[in-house]
Amino acid sequence: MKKRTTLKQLARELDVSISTVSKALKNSPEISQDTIDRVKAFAKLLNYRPNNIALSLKNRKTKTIGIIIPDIVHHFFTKVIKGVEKYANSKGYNVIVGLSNESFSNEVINMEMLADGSIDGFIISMARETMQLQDYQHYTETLNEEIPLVMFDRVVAEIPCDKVTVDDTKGAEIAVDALINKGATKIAILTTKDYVSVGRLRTKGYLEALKKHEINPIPDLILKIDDELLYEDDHLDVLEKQVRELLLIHPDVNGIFAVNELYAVVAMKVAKDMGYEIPNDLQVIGFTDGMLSKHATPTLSTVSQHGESMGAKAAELLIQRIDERVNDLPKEPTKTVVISTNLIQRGSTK
Amino acid sequence: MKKRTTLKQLARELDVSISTVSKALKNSPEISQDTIDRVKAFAKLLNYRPNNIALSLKNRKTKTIGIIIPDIVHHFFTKVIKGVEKYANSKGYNVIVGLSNESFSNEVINMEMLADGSIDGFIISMARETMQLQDYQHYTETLNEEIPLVMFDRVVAEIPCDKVTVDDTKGAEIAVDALINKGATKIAILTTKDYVSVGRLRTKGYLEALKKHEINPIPDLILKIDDELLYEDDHLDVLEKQVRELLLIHPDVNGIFAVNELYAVVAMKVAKDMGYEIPNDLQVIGFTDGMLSKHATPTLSTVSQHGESMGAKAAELLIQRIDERVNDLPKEPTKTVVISTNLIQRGSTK
DNA sequence: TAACATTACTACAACGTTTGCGTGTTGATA
DNA sequence: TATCAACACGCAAACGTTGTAGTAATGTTA
Repeated sequence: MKKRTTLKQLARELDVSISTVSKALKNSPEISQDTIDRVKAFAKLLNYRPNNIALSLKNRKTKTIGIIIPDIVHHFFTKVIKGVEKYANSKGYNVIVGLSNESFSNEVINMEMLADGSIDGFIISMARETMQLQDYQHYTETLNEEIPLVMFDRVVAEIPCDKVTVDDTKGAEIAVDALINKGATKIAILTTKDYVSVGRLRTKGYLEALKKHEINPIPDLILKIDDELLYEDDHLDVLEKQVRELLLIHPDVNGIFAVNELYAVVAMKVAKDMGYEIPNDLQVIGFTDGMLSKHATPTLSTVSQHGESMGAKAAELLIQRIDERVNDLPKEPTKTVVISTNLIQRGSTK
Repeated sequence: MKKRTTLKQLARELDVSISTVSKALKNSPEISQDTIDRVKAFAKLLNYRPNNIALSLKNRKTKTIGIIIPDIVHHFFTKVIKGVEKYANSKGYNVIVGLSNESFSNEVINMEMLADGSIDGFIISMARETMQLQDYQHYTETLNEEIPLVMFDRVVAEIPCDKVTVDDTKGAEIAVDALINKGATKIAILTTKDYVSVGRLRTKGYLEALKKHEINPIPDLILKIDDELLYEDDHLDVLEKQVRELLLIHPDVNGIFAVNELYAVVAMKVAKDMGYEIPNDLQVIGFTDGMLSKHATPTLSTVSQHGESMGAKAAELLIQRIDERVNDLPKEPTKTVVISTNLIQRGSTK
């Protein structure tokens, strides 16, 4: 195996010491201009580039951050990664991606794999299974080892670290509020089981909006979908069936709020099949502004989550923590940044 | 900054040498069972974990592979990453992601950033700008430094490395063939400018299918779209306008083949607006099987690209090369693996 | 001309591992 | 009792850097 050019090689060939080469390349005043020029010229010739691993070892920092997400085939997470990458790169950091695939054990394995010194800190959104199990030991261990950690989107209060979320409750409330203001009187919600924090919070927002307008919630209209493997192939049939049943029993539903765009799109499809005209008979609003929303027919009004901003913010918080740790600064208390959502009005509402 | 447990610490506290600790943890027969037990117990107590960076330095391999893609907010690339991750993880590798954002300079910077010893090899799909500029110097440099490199999807012949592609020509041919067999007689293609290899090749397949059925290609029906920033927000207006014009001039078009799903979905939207009924008046087939295809109305028939398989294959090839390099095995000639496509029939065709 | 400052370097340790080889202590053998 | 394995462990080098401290060879000063 051919080895890359090292200081040692340069030193040998130039007949000076390794330190001289190192210093020359850094324009140290200790070294004569003459030698500096020689060294630099020769280094360029062999196109020397410092070995980052050696630097990482020496400096005890890798300039790399790890992001662990439940699923990468998912517009929102993808946006977040983009935001993280952008900010991180601008600060000279690389990003290493781990996929938990919504599985607890994968999450643990991934974290352990990276916590071996490969990264300076984590950005994580919790796997669904972990939320169900409520086993956060790997998080607390990471924190114990003083590896900085920032959670986003799917966060839990039990873990004392920086967090970036959207105001799920508020976002949902605004959406439902909009539906009501646009004339919807009987509004259903398509949400997830309660252990998924975002589902729970958005449901809360839905209820609050109803309350504000003095509408009594109807249990039938609250569909809590078990979204196991939802994004995997076609487990959507269940969802379709449930929406169809809902509309059969309550044909006068004229508004639907869905906690993600997939649910919303599926609901629109079912409704259209059943003869509803959107947005005239039925108005729909989703959550998360992805590809589907933009290109559905009709285009879907949706609560934008600003994934890229979330990613950038998470990276910013993390890098702050890393600096804090490396420079032994006093520890700031952990903070939670709430990214505000906004409603994007499109064809599925009046 | 609190430092992690190291062999040195264990050694000091146990009053043995560092080597003894290291060997004990590895169950070396050189060490007495007694000592092994003591060391292991104590190591667990302090939850010692070997420092991966030190190992990387020593072994001159990082067990990390870098993947550089033009855009992560893109279903296909996302699938590829997933495939890479899966395979890589199963072999004990981590994956570090770089985003070129379709820009030449970003691609160069990202490659240089990672080629500093941070990774053992690259998996890359070329940025659009790089294809335009046809400047592949950073690739050849990487290859010169003997850093293994596997390209996928957007590949160019000039770079001598392993490649993974789909048979774009064949896939397109099959799609157009299917359209014809289903009764389409006047088929338009929505493709990209020729410098994008996949666009060029798919156009070729389109022409071949026409030829096979002795249909004369009509230049008007070949729409080469300049897809600069297409996936960024709404540069789709241009596309919409062009499709509309096409259908106005040639209202008897009854088949459309699009080289990606976005083009296909937009085309369907325009056609529906203009009163076409899909698939009765007009049949549509796209390329790449993503979210949009599955949830469009009607659902979109499409040529599946098997992104995950491509990713896995690319990772496999790369890791083979890495092994080859590390173990100084004789160099196999570079190979190009072609992943076969298949047509997924859905609602947009009869 | 002895003392000292300056210049231009080199040596060495350290970051955390692994591993081949050397070595002191046992107990057994001749 | 001298010889020699076997055992259990320590030493040191190496991976590629950086930075501190040390050191020759000059030139300057009193």
